[in-house]
Amino acid sequence: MASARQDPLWLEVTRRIQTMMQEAAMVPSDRLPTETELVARFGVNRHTVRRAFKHLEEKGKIEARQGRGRFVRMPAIQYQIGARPRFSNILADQDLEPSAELLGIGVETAPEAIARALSLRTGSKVVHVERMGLASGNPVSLSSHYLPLGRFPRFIEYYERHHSITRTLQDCGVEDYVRRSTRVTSRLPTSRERSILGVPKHVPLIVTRSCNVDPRGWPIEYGEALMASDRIELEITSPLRSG
Amino acid sequence: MASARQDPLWLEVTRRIQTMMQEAAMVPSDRLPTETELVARFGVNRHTVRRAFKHLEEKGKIEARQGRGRFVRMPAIQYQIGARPRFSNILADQDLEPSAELLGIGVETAPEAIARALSLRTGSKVVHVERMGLASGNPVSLSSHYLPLGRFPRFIEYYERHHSITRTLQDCGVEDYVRRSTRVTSRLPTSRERSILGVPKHVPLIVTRSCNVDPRGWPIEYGEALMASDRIELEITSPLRSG
DNA sequence: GATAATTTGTGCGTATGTATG
DNA sequence: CCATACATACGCACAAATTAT
Repeated sequence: MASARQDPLWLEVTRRIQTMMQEAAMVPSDRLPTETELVARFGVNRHTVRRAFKHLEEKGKIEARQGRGRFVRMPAIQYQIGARPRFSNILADQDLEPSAELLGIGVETAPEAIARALSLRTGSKVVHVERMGLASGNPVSLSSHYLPLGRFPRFIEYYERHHSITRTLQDCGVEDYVRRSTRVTSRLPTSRERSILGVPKHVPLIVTRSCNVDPRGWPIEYGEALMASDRIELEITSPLRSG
Repeated sequence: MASARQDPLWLEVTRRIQTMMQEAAMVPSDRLPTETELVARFGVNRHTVRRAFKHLEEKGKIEARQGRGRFVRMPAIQYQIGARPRFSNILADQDLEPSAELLGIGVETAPEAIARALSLRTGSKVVHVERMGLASGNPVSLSSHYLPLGRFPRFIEYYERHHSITRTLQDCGVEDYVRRSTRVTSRLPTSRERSILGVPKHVPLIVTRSCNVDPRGWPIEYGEALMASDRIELEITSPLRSG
């Protein structure tokens, strides 16, 4: 679980700054606290704070302007839509500590749309996992995952051991899986979603629906993720290819 | 009967059904009019209506259930985020008639964020094109495009001839360009955006910001597009590649 | 529970226009 | 010019699923 070696202090400060940005719900162009203020708040040397800021600047998250201060450039989190959907890795790349809280797990009859996405017959049973994704302790996403019970009859049992979909699938014999297609839409949150994600009424959710397939191209997971649009944005980088 | 021999009648009916779905602002799970109703409304044979429906079903837009009716499966339009951002082609693939209305064109000093995205010095001049995108006559997107004036000094002059960014760029010597990165977020519309796009107050806009580069990798256009989330959804298909 | 009305699914028949050789 | 093949368009009848009465 915890790494044997301690993380450097400046990285810890980086995380605390990001957590602060999330908790204050800061949006692009908002002004960040000054160096000296954070020195006092975190009880570290000015160089340590500067190193943390520099790191955030290089990642494109903030922007420094001499004499004026530092300003938010991007939402706290960029969710990279790549071939491999790994919540933990995406957040770890941004020096955020990923975690997930299980909200519910059980077997259901697949709704028609989900049966179709997974190439199942109508009425087939699926495992439904609902989770809350957190970045450094702050809720950022609410996701539902559906997997064919027929193919993974012991999924729930294994999941309780790992608390990770990727590792549970490995136990079920799926070494790798990739995102096949993702559809993105948006809507306002329900009251339940607002209380779980802690978002104001007028902040829309970004909704992604994606289908993941195993190396042979078989659909093994259908997922729907809700993300607060004031804290997270999607990022799609096209692979370069000649036409 | 007046029937354009250009396109078969059933395709014309397909377009009219889609236009109807847009104008009625239909969302997934809404029920469509019956065959017999559309036979009366469009004045065509039942087989012709059925063929149009079948076509929409094969494209995944609607779903038929015997004895119950046909139901909307997806928002009227899927905007495919691929390597080449070509509004016209994306809509034409869905049997929608693309068009664009110019809202404004002129030279501005680039805002800092845009100068950075285009790798320009602060204070550089850019051409700003604002357009409304239409699908079969219905507004679906509102987009702002920024291009470096230094590289395309005669852009405005050429644009007035073509009314197409792709063709104008070709006249400027750019034969091809690809999308490098796209960021997706969401927010509620301003009153101006609502009046242009004709969306209700509570329907969020999907906001995409993308940077397009020429074949040598130079940024040539930065674009921001707003889309009504009840009419359009983004679709991202990952290119298959082995790991 | 039984029946009728509605709606989609399927099959067959007829006629016309267009491209091909 | 003709024969053939194919797509388009319309008309009619009945089967199957669902819903309302």
